[in-house]
Amino acid sequence: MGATKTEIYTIPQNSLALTAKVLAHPARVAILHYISRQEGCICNDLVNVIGLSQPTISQHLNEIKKIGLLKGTFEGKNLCYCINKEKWEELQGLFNSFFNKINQNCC
Amino acid sequence: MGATKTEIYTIPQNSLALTAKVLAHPARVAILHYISRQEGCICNDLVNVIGLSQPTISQHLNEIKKIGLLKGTFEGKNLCYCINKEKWEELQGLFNSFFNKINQNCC
DNA sequence: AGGTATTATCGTAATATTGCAATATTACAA
DNA sequence: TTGTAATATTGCAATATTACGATAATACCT
Repeated sequence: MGATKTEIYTIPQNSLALTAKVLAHPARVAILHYISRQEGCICNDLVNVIGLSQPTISQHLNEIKKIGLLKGTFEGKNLCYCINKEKWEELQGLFNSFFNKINQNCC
Repeated sequence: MGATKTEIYTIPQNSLALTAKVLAHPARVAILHYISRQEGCICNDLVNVIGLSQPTISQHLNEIKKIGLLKGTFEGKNLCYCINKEKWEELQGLFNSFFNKINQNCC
């Protein structure tokens, strides 16, 4: 009991859910929102921008990275992140195609 | 410790996260997927379609209802659900506008 | 090599989510 | 009103998530 029964769903259903899970925390929304508005990569100011501790930010970044939404690169001594635009657009498409299939012949 | 610090984020950030949270479980994706493909309202076949117990389905439906994504109406003795199309489109817009603001001048 | 700044990992406590059995509620039919 | 079918609620166990202090690792600089 207690654990999600992933085996009873289709691959696309699980995959949309996993993606949504990343957006299901306001810290990760805030992080993505912030990064996506920057002109270039962002380096180490996230902890100041969001109001969470450094380990917590690191954990959230890791969740976002796991689904391939970030490109990271070393620049000097700092790890710098920016959005992986291809993945970003792929996810947008995923959500869009989910929202697009709807019938409305009732109520 | 352990609880999301909602107070440090903006209203739109929290609201996108709350919406994403509903889509962050494959059962709810499957339920929405199924309902949205039906010709009319669906009545009481969800438990057979998805492989979960009746109380669990009921709980998931409740999560979906909470964000206004379902319209429910009594028809005979059965409670019937269908998608609230206005809300559905509103959420699609929410995700789209989130995905649309992105700069990409690096990497 | 030693110092500093930045990010990652570990360990752990608090909280949230998931799932179901048991039970209650609701609406209708006979 | 009694029975039946469908949905909701309660209570609880299992698991997952969130957050942070402490600590480790990494890369640079002097």
